[in-house]
Amino acid sequence: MPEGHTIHRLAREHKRLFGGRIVAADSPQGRFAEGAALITGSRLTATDAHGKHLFHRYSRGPRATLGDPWLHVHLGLYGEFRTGRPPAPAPVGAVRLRLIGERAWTELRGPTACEIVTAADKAAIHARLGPDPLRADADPERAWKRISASRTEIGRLLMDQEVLAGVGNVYRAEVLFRHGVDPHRPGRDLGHETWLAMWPDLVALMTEGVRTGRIDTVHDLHTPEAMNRPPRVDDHGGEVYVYRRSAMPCLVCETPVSTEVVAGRNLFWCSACQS
DNA sequence: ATCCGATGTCAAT
DNA sequence: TTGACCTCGGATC
Repeated sequence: MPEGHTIHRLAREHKRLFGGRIVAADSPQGRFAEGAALITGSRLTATDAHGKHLFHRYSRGPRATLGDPWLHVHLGLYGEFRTGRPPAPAPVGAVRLRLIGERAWTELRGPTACEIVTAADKAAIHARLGPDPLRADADPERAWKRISASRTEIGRLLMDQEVLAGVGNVYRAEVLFRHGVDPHRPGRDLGHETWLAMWPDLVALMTEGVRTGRIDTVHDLHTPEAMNRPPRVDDHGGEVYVYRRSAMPCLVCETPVSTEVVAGRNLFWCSACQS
């Protein structure tokens, strides 16, 4: 599930369902028992997301204070929240954290990080993350400074959360395809014009992802191959050009889609469309 | 029943 | 660059 859009969607959903209310928390699996005990009986007074990091602020008193603890969650590769309306079912499987409010419950399993941090810890996390296309405070030029100074291939740079926060393996492949960029091109050769087109494209794609909960990058494609093919929806739920389509015909030119591990993940691209 | 991969990251080598 | 870690579900035997 988790690229940046998933996390921002969760921040929004958790605020809507639990915000301003007192919650009960526990850790059926046991690995977050202390944190859950700290949260229980307090009020969710803020949610925040930066890249793939999710935060909840919990306050005890009538108003929030600087000393309030923050819950920090990183879903990693397969962490997941499952959410529903009361009554909460008996937990099944390894539920790290369960939150129960008046209007909703949610269960967290499989996260890479689920911890209580201070406001200073949270600030340190923000400080090491690059600009997030989904945050209003994002400065795309900060990312451009890193990209344009680097000999590293753009397919790696886009996955580096210190360069750009929130892009993962699907958005990486898709945004490079949409801008005709070979993933192996060094950052310094990307071109400012290209970056100035890629950034707003990421903003638009990821904003749509927050709204829909999926990644769709193919919107209006009218090639014969595209018109004739049955609608193809990847397991992740969205419609894409190249992600996980290795050896299948490119939707634009029908060249078989290439694949290679870059930055430890399977990268997909069209060697004809992307140069 | 078992293997393997998955929208991720970190530490160790 | 590799392995470890977190957990589940789908493919394979």
